[in-house]
Amino acid sequence: MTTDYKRYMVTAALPYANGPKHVGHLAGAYLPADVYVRYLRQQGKNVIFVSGSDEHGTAIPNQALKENTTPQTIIDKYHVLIRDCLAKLGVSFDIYHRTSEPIHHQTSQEIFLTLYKKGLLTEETSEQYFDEEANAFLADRYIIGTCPKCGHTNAYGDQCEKCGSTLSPKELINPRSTLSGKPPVLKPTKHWYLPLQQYEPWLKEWILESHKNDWKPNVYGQCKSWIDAGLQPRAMTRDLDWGIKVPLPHTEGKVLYVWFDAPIGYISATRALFKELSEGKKEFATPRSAFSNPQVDDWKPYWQHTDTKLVHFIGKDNIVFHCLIFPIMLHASGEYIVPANVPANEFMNLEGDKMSTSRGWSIEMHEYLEDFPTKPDELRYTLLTNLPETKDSEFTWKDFQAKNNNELVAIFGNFVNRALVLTQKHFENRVPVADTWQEVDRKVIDELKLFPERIAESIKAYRFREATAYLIDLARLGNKYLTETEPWKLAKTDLPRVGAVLNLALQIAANLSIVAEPFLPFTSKKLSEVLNFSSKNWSDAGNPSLLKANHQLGEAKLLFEKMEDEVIENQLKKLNDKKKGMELAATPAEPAKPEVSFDEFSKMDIRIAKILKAERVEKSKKLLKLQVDTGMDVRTVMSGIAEYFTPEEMIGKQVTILVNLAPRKIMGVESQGMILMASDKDGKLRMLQPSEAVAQGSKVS
RNA sequence: GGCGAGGUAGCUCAGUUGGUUAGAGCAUCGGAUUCAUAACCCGAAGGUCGGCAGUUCAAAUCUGCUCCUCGCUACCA
Repeated sequence: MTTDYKRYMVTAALPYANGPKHVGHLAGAYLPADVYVRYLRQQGKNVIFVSGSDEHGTAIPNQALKENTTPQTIIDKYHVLIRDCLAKLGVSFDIYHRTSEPIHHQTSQEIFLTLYKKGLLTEETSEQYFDEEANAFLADRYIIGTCPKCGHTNAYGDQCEKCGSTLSPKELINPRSTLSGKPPVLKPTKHWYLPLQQYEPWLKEWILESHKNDWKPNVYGQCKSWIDAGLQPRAMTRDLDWGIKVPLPHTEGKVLYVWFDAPIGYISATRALFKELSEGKKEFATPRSAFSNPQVDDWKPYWQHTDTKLVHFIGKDNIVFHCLIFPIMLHASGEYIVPANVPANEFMNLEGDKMSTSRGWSIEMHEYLEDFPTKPDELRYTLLTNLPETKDSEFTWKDFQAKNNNELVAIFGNFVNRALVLTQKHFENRVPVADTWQEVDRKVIDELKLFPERIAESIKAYRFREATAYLIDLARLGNKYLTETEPWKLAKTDLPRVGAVLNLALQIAANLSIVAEPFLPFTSKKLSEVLNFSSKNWSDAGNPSLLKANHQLGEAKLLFEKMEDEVIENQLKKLNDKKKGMELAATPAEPAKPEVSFDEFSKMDIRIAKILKAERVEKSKKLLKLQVDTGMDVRTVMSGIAEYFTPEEMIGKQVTILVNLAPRKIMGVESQGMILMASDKDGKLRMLQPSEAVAQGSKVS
C-alpha cells in the first residue's frame, strides 16, 4: 500500500460531550493521531486533522437530567472543557468542531437525503414504547425498569448503569415512563433503516481481501467477526427530540440516529474549516498549515478524491461504526471515499483496573492539567511509550514517575543540558567550530543519519510506541558520544577538539528538536529556543551541520524536572479518594417504584426455602439449577446467580423465594419460582436469609 | 455457549512468509566515570515464550485440544 497520496484527511474520534474525558481516550485516539499528523506536516504534506464534540444521542439529555439542567447547557460545558484540555495537551487539530452546529445538521441531512433518494434506505414500522399521558414516543432513556441482567430496578432503556449492560427498552422488566411514571404501551412507529447486509460482498472485498495485511489484527479480526456473523438492517433514525431532524415530511419527533450523524461530523468539520478560512473567520478553526486562497468547496477533495488518504484514529469501542457502518454510508452515497486505515487502539487500564469516569477510577484530562499544568509532554511521553496498540495496556503513576525521571530527565534532558553547560563553560555559549571529524565522530554521524527514517517508518506504520523509543535512543546516542569523547577532560589540553565534539553534540540536540516535535511538541519548542534554532522540517533531520559555527545559543534551561515520590503518592491517594467519593455519591437510594396497593402486594407468596441441590447449567454462564425445599414441596428453580455463587456454597442455605411466580421454561427446564437476591450497587448479588434459621416454608410478609 | 483479541524476563511491552545462543526499556547486581537534575556510559544476571499433543530436519511462530484474562454476543436472572 505505497500509493502516492496527494493529501491526507486524518480524523480523531469525536469525544462524546456528556462528561470529561480521561487519559485513556488520549492514548486511544488523540495522541497517536496527533503524532501522525505532526509528522506529516513536518514532511510538508497536505494534511487536515479534524475532530469535534459529539453532542447528540440519548446520553446527553440523560446527563442533563442527572445534572438537573438542559442538554444545551451540558454540551456547552463539556465541549469547552474537552476542547481546551486537548489544546493544552498539544493535540493540533486544524479544527475542533461540534455536531450541534447548523453546518453539521445540513451535511448530515444531505447525506441522509442522498441515501434516501437513491432508494437505499428501507422504511419499517415497528413497535416502540409510547407514553399515552405525555403523548410521546419514549426515547430509550425515558424508560426505566428492572434490568434483566442484574435485577437493578432503575435500569435505563438503553443501558443498565449498575451492570453496564447495553439494553433495549423491550428487555426491561416492568417498564415505566419517566415522564408520567406509568407503564408505557407499545405503539407502531416508522423508521428508516440502512440494509447493511446488502453491502456484505463489498465489505468482504474491501476489508477482508484488500486490507488483510495492512490493517491491525485487532481491527481486522473484529470486522471479520461482524461480517461473518451476518449484518442486519440498522435503524438510522430514532424517536427523540434531541438531535438532527429527519429531513422528510411528517417526521415530527424523529431525529437521525446519533451514530449516523456523528462520523459525518468529520466531514462537517472539514467543511466548516474551509468555510471559515474562505471567510477569514476562526471560530472553530485553528489551521496549522497555510492554505493559499482557500475556497468554500475546498473540503471536497479531502473527502471525495481517491488520491486522498483518509485515516480514522479511534478506540476499539468504535471499530464497528468506523469500519463497517460509516464506510457503507460513504460508499453507498457514491460520492465519498472510504478510509485507507483505521488504526484503532485497545484500552488503557489504570493501576490494575479498568478506567472509568463514572466509577471515579480515572485520570481526567482536566485533573491532570490542574495538577501538572506545565507538563503536557510528560503525560504525552508516558502514554506514548505505553499505548495500547496491540492489546490493553496499563498506566501506573509509578511508571509515570519512572519514565519522567529515568528517561526524560536522565537521558533526554540530561544530554541537552550536558552539551549546553559545556558549551557555555568553554565557548561562551556559541556553537564551536568543528575542523575535522575523527573516526568516533563519523560513526555517530552515520548513526544520526539513520534516525529520521527509522522514526518515520514506525510512524507511518502506526507503531508510535516504537517511534517514541527511537526518539529516546537518539538522545542516548548523544550521551554515549559525550561519555566516549570526554570533552571535559580534553578541555585542559585540546580545546579545538572539544569544540568539534561539542559542535556535534549540539547538532544532535538540534536534530532532537526536530524529531521530537510530533511526540513532545512543547519540549521541542523549548529546545528550539535554547538552541536558537527554529527549523522543524523533517528533511533537515539527520543533518550533522544544522547549526553554523559561532551560532549564538539561547538561554539554557532544564527541559524536564525530577518528580519526587511525594507527588506520586499524592496522586495515588487522590485516585483512591476519588473512587471512594464516587462510591458514596452513587449510594443514595434510588427513587421508589410506583405505589402498589396492599392487595397487589399480598398476591405475592414469598417464603423461606432451603436449597437441597445446586448444579451448573450446561452452556450457560449465569444459571444455576436449584432444588429447593419450600416446606410444601421440593421444586426446581433456575436462578441467574452462577456468576456470584458456586453450587457448593448454595447447598444447605436458606433463601427467600417467590413461590407463586408463574412457572417458566428456562434453558429447557421448567423453573418454578424465583430466588430473591439483594443486588449491590456493583451488581453483585447477596442472599436474603432470615437472621436465624426458620422452618422451611415460613412466610415472608 | 458462540465470535474476536490477548497470555513472552520481577514490571511494561516487541517479536508470524517456522531456522543459528528469544529481544527492548525500566527495576536488580557489578564495573567505569564525574561535564551533567547522584544523572550518563559499559557489562552481567534474569524467560519450561499459559499447558498438553501433533505436523516438521527445525515451532514463541503452523494444526488440534485445554486453562486463564479482556471485549462483543446468546440463554437468563
